[in-house]
Amino acid sequence: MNIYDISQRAGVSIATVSRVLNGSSRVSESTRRKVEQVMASCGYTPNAFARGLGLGSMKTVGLLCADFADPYLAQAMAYLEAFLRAHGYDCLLGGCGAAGNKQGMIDLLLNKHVDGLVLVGSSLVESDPAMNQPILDAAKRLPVMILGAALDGPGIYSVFCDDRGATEEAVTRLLAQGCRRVLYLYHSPSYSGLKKLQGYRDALASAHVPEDTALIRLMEGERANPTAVRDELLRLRGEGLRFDAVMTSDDKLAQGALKYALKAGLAVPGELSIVGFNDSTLACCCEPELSSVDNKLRSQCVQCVETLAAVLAGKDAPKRTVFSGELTCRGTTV
Amino acid sequence: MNIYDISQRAGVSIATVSRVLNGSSRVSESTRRKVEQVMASCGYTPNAFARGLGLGSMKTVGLLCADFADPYLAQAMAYLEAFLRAHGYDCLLGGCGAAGNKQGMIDLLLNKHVDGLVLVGSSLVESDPAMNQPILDAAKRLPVMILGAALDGPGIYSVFCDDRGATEEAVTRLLAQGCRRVLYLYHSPSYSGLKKLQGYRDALASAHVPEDTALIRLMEGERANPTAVRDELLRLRGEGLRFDAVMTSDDKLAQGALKYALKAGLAVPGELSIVGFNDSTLACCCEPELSSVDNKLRSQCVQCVETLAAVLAGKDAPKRTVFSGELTCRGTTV
DNA sequence: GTTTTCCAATGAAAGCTTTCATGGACAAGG
DNA sequence: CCTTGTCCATGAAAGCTTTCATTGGAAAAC
Repeated sequence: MNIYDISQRAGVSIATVSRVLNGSSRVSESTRRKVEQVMASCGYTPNAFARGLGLGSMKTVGLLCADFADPYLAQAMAYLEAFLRAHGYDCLLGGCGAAGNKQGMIDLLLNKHVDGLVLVGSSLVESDPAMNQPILDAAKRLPVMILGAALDGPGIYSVFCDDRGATEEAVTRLLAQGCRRVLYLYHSPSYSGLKKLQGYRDALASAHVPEDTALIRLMEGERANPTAVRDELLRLRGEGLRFDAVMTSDDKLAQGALKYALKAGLAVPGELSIVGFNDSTLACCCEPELSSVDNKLRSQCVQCVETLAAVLAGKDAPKRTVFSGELTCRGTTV
Repeated sequence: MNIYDISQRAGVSIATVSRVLNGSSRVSESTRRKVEQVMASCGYTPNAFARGLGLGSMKTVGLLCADFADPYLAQAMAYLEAFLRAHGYDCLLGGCGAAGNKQGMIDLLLNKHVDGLVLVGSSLVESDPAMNQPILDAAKRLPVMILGAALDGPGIYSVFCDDRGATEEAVTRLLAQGCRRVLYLYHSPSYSGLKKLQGYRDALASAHVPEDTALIRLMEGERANPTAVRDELLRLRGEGLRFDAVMTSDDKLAQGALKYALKAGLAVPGELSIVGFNDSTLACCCEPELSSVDNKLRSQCVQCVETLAAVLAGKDAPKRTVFSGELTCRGTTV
């Protein structure tokens, strides 16, 4: 059952059927109705491959996610999928193994002839510029959106949160409420990971609180899991490290800090204040609920899809869109 | 740069180039090498659409997920994507709005001519058989895998956990350790939701503990969120309902129960035992960590992909594969 | 009544690969 | 030296849609 069959049964040419299919204008109302009727009665669906061949596009966008199992990134994927679908695009999944084979994933998506690429998760953008070459190469062939980090180059569009500013604001808040020794936990030395760290430092500097490098801890990979974080903090405490607040780059780390407090019998926020980042669904899973920096994920996703759709439609679009994070205070800060 | 260009430069016919591309046998080693060399030097990539048109397949599988934002299902998606890729298949995303427009999603995927469909999440299979018609229709055209629930029909293959048995085992355990009033919280009256409920009842019956319908609570949609669960339990307690254990159909509900215990100042597991389901990453986010039923998600996903690959290769495959759940005891049970 | 204009419909080519049926060359066997 | 068989390579068709350039016809203008 192809377009020839339909054209025959409807008594028109295949070109006319095609125009009905594509909603093109030059078709009389009566012809259109007749063709549509025949298509419906035959249960005809146009062949997607032939269509792709003719149009050079199957209206599909490739999604690369740093880590699917991360609830925050999964939420981002859900938003993106929904918004892209609303714009008529389907989503092809690129792998999760960001570090391992980013190049391979991008190649795969390129070979599938997707119309555009969305990179989800700041850790897909390395702080070392040379490592980002695969992205730059991909952007030569199709538009690339970066969600959650910034990268400049032709064909690359970034949508992200002012991580530095948001972290500075949150830490300033902790200092203002009397905390003096703020432990900083971060899970990735990526582009945005370093931005956040900068925000932490800026806040200390503004408040004239001396920086103690012992209070800055990178908890990467497995070590970012709540239980691992809890145990690490218990260990640090055993070694005599003192701190009255914990600022984190991710809610998972904050959960670990909360586990530590519960285990150690510390009152939260009385003896220990904790601030998470991303304001993901995790934040409300704890008791007390996490204060966390809301980085406007939904708005970022909306903007990301809008920008991509604009670019694909040949319109102008902003190369960078920045959102401001905002601290949502719940039960782990005063 | 198409197959003609390559054939010319390599001094062979396009058919030969195609056979090199597809790893077909009838090509002499020297010719193969020459063609590959030319392809590499030209940076040639075959057109995916034309290929799909010729082969009638683009080696793509459609993934439909009940709820992307659920960490457990997101983990399943991550596994599936990785395993499918290892088998040479790409993944096309179907929407998350399971209840709303399952039919639409399936249609969309069918129109994209995917090779198979994987339905992720038990709530995609309704307990009312009539509601599953869209799935049965889809299965007439391509193989459909159901992950996490069972559905019978031509072209449908199910991989799932014995939810009833696992729940029965967990509740029996709670009863054995002395609990007498076990609150049962479930989040979906779907196929597997009801199976689990049956397991709860069977355990009570076996132990000759009378059933109290006030102890069986459906917490659907928004009401399944941890905070909502906590508040609901506080309310029930205020109304005088007593219970010494909480069995749940999902870790999120168990987290809510734990929040309730922490808020109400109840000792866990001393005064209240709690058991989650799925043994997702959430289980270890709490303090104490959740005891939870491990339903072997990874194995399920492996099997799911194996079965689908077998079916697509024209081989025989089991219509149903059942895994046994297993209670992982952590900090919320004795 | 004739010419112009415009719109709807058409034919044919383009887009790129896969694969079947066919052809040719070469080696081995008679 | 001829025949047979094998193996590799080739030409051409099939797969289905989109779209450009063109034609046909009807309505409007003169």
